[in-house]
Amino acid sequence: MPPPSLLGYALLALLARRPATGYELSKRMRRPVGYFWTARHSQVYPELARLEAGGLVRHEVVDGAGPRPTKRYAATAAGVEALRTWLVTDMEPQPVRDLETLRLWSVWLLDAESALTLVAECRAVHAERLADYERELATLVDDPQAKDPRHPQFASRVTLEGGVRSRRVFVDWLDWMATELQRCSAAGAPGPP
Amino acid sequence: MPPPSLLGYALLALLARRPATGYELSKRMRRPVGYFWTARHSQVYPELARLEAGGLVRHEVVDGAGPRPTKRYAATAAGVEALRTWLVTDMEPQPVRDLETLRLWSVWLLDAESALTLVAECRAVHAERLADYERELATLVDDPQAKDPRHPQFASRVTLEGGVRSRRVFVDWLDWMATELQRCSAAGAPGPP
DNA sequence: AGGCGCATGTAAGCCGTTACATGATTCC
DNA sequence: GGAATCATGTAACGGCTTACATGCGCCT
Repeated sequence: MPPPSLLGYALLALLARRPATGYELSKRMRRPVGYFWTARHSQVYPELARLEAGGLVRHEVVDGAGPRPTKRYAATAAGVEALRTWLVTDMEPQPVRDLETLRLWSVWLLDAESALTLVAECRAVHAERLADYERELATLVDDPQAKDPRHPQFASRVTLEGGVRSRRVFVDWLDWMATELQRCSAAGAPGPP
Repeated sequence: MPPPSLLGYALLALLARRPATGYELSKRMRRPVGYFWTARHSQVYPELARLEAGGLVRHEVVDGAGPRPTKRYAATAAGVEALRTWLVTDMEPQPVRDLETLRLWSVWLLDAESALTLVAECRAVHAERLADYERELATLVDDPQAKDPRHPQFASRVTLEGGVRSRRVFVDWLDWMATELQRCSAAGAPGPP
């Protein structure tokens, strides 16, 4: 029996907090887990079956709405333990894939106007996410459970705080880039002839 | 002929700056492009063939060291234009995959000591990257070309600046998390009985 | 003599996305 | 009546990683 995939650990992380159906897990993989990890339902259902085969989750049939029986999954003690073990094993840094930066790395190919448009578009993407995170974080700051390091809400709060901080920096950075583009354009060549 | 994949645009971005062999492109996909996009050589060679079939790059044989002929690739005018067009088409936000945050989201499962170890490990990863970026950025700040928005070095400088800023925030965030863990532990339950 | 860097490619397999498929209930 | 939500699954395909394969020149 091979160890769970990264997706498997993501699902265990959700189920360690509370039991859920595959459908609910798929929804939470969009939000709030989607803030740092994503998966579609077509990935979730087979992975749940694999986790169950490994004894890390277990299901009971609860029969709700739908053509097939509805299954409510829960993490087993072995599942929570596997997750705990994974948390403390050291891992090498993951490859980064940042499409916005990839585009901005070629900003030198664009005229002043298009460049500013590209920067503004990237800013809008990050600003929207920032607003999401801030709204979500606001629901947690008053929660006394979010102050207990052994309560899931604590982890939710601190990871959200990280999301807010990093998105804020991206927005600031893109604002800085816009002024830098204008400052350097003014100093150098006066645009296309 | 389908439009290039994201990898195709990454390679075009490299070749728009200067011609290179597949091997050199693979190296640059580790560093400095690897700061925001990655690819192995086994992905690079077939993609170059596809780009060439689409008329976006072209190669000449230069014969260096190796069992097969060495090919030096360059972007064609059509290739640069395809890249330019892609830069200004709007795209939906990409899914995020952040393994460190995924792990930290389950930090509530750990005892105080293991939690601090996990946070410290994540901090070390980001701190190492930050040092890389800062070293690279230092080589650019004195370059007068990096002040010209139409010069590739300008784009290198501003994207690196973004990398430095975001990594710095991650390190600060993880330091904050460590103090938060200790502050909240002290206020609440006094650890395992 | 062995290992590393240069240099290019192919093959197997995993992971993830998109699309297909089914069917109940609730809201407009 | 039609769309959206609930709910679960399969199939085809593409992207990416890992491993296999080859072979020269340089350094120790």
